[in-house]
Amino acid sequence: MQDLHTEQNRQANIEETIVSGVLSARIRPGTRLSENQLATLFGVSRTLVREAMMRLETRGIVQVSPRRGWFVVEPSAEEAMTVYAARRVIESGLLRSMRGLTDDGRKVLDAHLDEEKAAMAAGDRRRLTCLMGDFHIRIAELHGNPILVEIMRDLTARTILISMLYQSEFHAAQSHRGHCRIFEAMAEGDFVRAAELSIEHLDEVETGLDLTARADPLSDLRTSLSLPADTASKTSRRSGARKT
Amino acid sequence: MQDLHTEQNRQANIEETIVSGVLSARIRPGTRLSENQLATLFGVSRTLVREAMMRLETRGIVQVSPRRGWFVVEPSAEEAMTVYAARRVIESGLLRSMRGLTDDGRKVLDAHLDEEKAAMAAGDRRRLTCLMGDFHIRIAELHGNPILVEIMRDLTARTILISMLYQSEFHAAQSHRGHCRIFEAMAEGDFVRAAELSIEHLDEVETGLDLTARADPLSDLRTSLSLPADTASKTSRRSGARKT
DNA sequence: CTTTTCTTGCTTGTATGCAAGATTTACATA
DNA sequence: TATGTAAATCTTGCATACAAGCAAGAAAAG
Repeated sequence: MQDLHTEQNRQANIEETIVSGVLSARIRPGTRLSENQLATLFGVSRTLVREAMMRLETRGIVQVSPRRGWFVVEPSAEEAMTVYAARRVIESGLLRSMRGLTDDGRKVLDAHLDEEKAAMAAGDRRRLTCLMGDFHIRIAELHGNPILVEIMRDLTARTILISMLYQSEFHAAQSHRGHCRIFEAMAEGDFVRAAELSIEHLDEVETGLDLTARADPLSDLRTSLSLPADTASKTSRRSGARKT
Repeated sequence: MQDLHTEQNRQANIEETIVSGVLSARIRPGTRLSENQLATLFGVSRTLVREAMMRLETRGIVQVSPRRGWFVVEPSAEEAMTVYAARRVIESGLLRSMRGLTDDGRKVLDAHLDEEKAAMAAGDRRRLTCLMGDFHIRIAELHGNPILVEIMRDLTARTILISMLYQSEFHAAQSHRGHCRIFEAMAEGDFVRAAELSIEHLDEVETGLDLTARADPLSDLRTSLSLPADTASKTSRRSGARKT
């Protein structure tokens, strides 16, 4: 079955493999994605890998550094804030435009929240990261608009990369409560409130990030040496990330 | 200056040339985009053209029909409704999240509305189509979130293709009034109202489309002959194009 | 005259080859 | 030991070659 899919559309396969790797928090930001390695890994030529990379680049998930290589994006602090702002806009708009919750939808979300709880109990951080993102994709799916689902999936992928970069400690319980509250409002049919809650929730998560520290990985050293902030040190910003 | 840009990044050049061709309503939906023709036109090999096409495909602007060719997308009636729904969600969310309008922003929108008026007076339909889309991109730009600007641009491109397919008569005056109302609300700082107005506006525009007629290009003939609607005639839809 | 089959040209799909920049390694030298 | 430099080895960028599918028209069969 998977062979079929592999045979049918190999470049889409590469693309989705990488995306799901990011969505499941198994691929770290800054990971080098060598065209040759991927080519041999998937049993194709560099051409198909390259095409997949092109697509992923327009989706904001990978980036090419000319003649140096492809890397999973490492969103800057500024980009991180942009992603969260976009999510607030889209998710609140999404919830606000919803008119009702089907029984099926109710079940889906309920099951999802149970999974979150289970992952929390198990202390499975990676799985939690994944689930926390999935919740929002589920909502987009309930809304039923495939364009918005796609957008939300890509934004969620970036969000996960952001959390891997900037999330010092994981306030999973807080996030989970946020999701529960949103769900309750939805279940009551109060989508205006759900929208407001989603904004609050995203604000909380964003505030929980350490957006000043990791924005400049030298800041620790810099502050220890009490040097001024150096705006021209962009070149060294990648040192620690690659060579998987 | 353009030579410089051409030399620097030729594939992005191809990509943006096509997008701006769509945004300015100079490229019709269903237009064939031959890799060879584009390659000679831009003086590059098929490789770069292909990479540009890959990017445009993930942006929802072109589509490949296997072994047949690349085409500018022809959104179905269903896809058209999806695009408008997505726009309602995003634009209303966008406006609702705005906190104020700078003097600069006020000027930009004011100038834009003047342009709309001028184009209406001149009866320049193509320019109007272009401006009507641009208005919404301007708002996203005012919001300042580059991610949302990108999303809005791609959705606007699709919207223009939709209007070329389904807009029998152009209610330009109505759209213009809608834009004016949104602007007034924004100028008054009433972004909640602006958001509501944007939803109304998009609803109006969508309602103005002929989403049933052109969904089946044979319907004219069919109704003239008073034949029943044929659900199995999907194959003959758009003689020259795809097979998805 | 209609239908079928075949052929030819055009399209994309994929792999490969080569050039050129970037990085690292090795090494000579102070 | 530290340092500067050159060579070797990576990387992507882009063009090209060839395979294979689709479509339309010609030729042949009915």
